Amino acid sequence: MKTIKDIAKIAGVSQSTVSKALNNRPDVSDATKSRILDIAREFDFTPNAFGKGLKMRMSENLGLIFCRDIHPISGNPFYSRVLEGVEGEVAINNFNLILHIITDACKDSLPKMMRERQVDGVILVGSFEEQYISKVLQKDIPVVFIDPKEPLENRFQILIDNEHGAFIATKHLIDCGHRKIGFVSGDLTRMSFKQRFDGYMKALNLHNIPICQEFIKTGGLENGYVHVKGMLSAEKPTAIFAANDINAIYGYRAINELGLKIPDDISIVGFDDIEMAKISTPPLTTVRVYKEELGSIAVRTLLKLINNKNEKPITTVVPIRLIERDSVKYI
Amino acid sequence: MKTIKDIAKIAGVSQSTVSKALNNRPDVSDATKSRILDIAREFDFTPNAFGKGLKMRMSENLGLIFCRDIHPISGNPFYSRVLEGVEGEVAINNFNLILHIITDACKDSLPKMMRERQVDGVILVGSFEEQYISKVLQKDIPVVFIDPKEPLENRFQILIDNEHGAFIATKHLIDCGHRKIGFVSGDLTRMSFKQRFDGYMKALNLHNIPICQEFIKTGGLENGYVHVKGMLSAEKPTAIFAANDINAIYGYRAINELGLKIPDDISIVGFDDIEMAKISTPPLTTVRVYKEELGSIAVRTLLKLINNKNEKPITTVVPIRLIERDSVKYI
DNA sequence: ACTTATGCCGAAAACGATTTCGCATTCAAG
DNA sequence: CTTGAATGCGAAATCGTTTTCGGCATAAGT
Repeated sequence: MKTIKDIAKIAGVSQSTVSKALNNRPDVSDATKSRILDIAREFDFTPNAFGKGLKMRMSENLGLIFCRDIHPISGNPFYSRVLEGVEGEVAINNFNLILHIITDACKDSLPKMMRERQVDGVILVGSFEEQYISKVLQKDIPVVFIDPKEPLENRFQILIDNEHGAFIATKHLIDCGHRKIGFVSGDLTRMSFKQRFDGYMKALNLHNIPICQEFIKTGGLENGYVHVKGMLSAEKPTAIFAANDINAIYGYRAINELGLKIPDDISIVGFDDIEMAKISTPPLTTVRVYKEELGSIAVRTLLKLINNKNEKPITTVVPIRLIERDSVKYI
Repeated sequence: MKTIKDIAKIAGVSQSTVSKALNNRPDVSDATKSRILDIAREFDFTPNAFGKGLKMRMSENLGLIFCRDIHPISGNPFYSRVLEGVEGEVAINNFNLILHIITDACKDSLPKMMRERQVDGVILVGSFEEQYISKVLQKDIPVVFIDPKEPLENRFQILIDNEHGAFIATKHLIDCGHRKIGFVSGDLTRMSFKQRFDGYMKALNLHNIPICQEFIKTGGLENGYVHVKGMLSAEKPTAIFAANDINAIYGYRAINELGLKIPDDISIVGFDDIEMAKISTPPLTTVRVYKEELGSIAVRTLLKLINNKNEKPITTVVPIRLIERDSVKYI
């Protein structure tokens, strides 16, 4: 591997001049600059990242940390799209992406990249424990949150327009003539679920539809199967709004097992628009979340923060959209 | 941030001694060693990665590169599990994982981490073009391949026991009384598909079941829907072996649309055992691939190669297992 | 008592980049 | 013709480690 010194020798200049040429500094003549650049290209020279990092105190690495669910990526197709969004934006900005997944084994120590400060900033996606977050913040490395468990004060965060999404999903069911509409979700302590619940309630209230407690099943994370089974055991709703697609698809299973047909007997709307929603039978009507946007916006926000440490915290809410497929019947 | 010099000053020794203590070198007395370690712990000192990397020419970073499918992670739940396997093993060994996804935009330049040699080795997963692979190999950085497009000569690679898996899947259908068994897969130029096809043929031949060309539909990547529709238009098989779960689940859709029922009218077996297989209705009988193993074995292999550059290339084949669920009927 | 071994430690070089500052040289203006 | 500024370049310091090598004790062997 060639170093800057080698290039200097070949070009017949000092290493300072080479450095200046490569970094497009003003005090190099155009003639020598282009000569140096040619030589650098010819020998496929790229500056050593350690030397540069040591001097510049910049790693050009960004960290991405996923929370401690069982299989945060594979088990949650939502997150994998966010990951792709992050990766794409990171690559465009010529940074490296260091990925870490928190597991039980490592939940009380920070990842290597943070301990050794090998990243210029990190993105945290999902539901972290309070305690872990404060440990991350202690390190004094720029942080951006994506879809956190609870709303954060005074932090950079990217949120989903959950309430409005839930509102239009529920409203869509109402517009299709449904009045008995169930709600299925994971635990409401999670901000995302709570906000989606709020949107559901809002739509019902706006249309003067009475709330029926038997039609509201929440808790756990992916208990859609038992929730829907439970809900359909007594007086049945004609439609269900599931607060995410995974729960909706578990609901499919319950509905099928009860010998009911979607959408003829029961309409169902999901939230997130994961790949599976399109593939399932029937294809699921759902609220699309622009997951890659979540990721790419987070990266852009983080880079801005890195370049100007006293940027004021901003909360970005990314919009959603209803995707109509075949799981809702007009009655 | 404290440096090794600060620690030296506090401990009243030279920086060389601190370095030796931290790295457990012999020529430092136990007394001073433990004193230094105490101080280091107290001030939460971790050596600067750049300084260390510059001197040691070791990054403690491993690269993971995914191929150029549209959504290699989110669109392919198979890969996301491999990713988790890789991440886990990398973390255990106290390395960082740098993730990169090849897109059309960047398909003819190496990722930053390779250009700037910020990784000690890389893992390539999936179907890369010949040309790209040779560019990677040029860099002279240790490489391990997971499930490559074509068999590789003289390389470190982790493979799936495709042929045997396909064999037992097909044999399972035969054992359940099926004789008219279709085969659906993506393009056979892909080693994985070809080997699964071979296993299918082998099982049929072994049981003296004649091959029917109308029952063999291959091509594309995820054309399960059209393949199955096509296959079921004329004389119908009683069972289908799909060379991966995604195609099987697309097949579900086709079968449903034709008003047929699984498994009563048509049995179906998949391959891979992605999350969706369990959730779909009915749950899919499939061949489980130990995806996390693929990843963790790749990491261990790569680390061994890094520590001993003239290790002889090895090919590891990870075993598979038939997971019986509800998509196959005994006739 | 004199040499030889041994154990422990520190000074200094090296890794590869960037940046500051000073020294020439050139050029324009007085 | 002299002076001032502007331009182009290089020597050297710096970032934080690791490692080599030599020195100085103290211990062991004759």
